[in-house]
Amino acid sequence: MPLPTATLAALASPRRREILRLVWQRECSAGEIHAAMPDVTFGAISLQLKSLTGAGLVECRRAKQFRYYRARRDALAPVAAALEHMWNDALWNLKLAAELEESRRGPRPQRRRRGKRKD
Amino acid sequence: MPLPTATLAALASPRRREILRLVWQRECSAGEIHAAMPDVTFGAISLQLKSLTGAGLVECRRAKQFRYYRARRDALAPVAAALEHMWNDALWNLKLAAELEESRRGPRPQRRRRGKRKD
DNA sequence: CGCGTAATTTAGATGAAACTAAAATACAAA
DNA sequence: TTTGTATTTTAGTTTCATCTAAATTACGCG
Repeated sequence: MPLPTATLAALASPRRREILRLVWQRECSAGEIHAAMPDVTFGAISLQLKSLTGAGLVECRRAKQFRYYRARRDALAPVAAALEHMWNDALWNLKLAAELEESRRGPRPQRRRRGKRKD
Repeated sequence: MPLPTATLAALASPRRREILRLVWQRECSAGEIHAAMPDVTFGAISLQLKSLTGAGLVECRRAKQFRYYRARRDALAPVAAALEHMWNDALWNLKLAAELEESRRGPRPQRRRRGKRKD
């Protein structure tokens, strides 16, 4: 499972993480979210909510004239899984490297390209 | 353990992830990395390597006239752990609040205020 | 030293992201 | 229907990231 670009890009913004924090435990209307961030306009919040929704990190429920947003926590699972897979792979490689160093006498298989690359 | 903005931003770029993948298992010189990505110039690769190094995701070793880069795989552990903890950690709010406050006081606090909003 | 290779850095162009103000849309109630 | 509230969307601006091309630094070797 590759790292999902859209999710990472959405998470890379502190502003969007702040919104995600607000709707993490319980749903909030767009107005409530904006009320918690008075330093930007309502329109800016709406655009960020659109971005977060597009990335699949939040979902929206309509009731009356309100729109209630809440985090889709399960959307973080692929990212966490991919990162952990890389991390586990790192541990595996470190152990393998130690084992190889202990008994290094055979030719190394992956070290082909050494000489000229372009002409 | 806040979500590190720099690391997420570095990971959010497919180009940088491709570089990271190349230097994940074994170190590569900057020239080798560029040879694997012929669609951009050497300078662009060097800038991305600088970005990755600044985010702590790769490290550099100098030998002769070469610079060998390799992934700092342990740098992914904090991100994976932070994402993992977001599921059930009720204290995430406090952590993110501290992170945002620091970010607002940091070297790049916020945009220049141009227009005035309604009062 | 001077030359060639490896890589970084600079300056400038381009496009995307994020914001604002204002207009547009959606819906409830009078 | 009209009015008011809630929210989105549009148009324009600013900021930021990324790229190219060229200049520059660093280093090894004759």
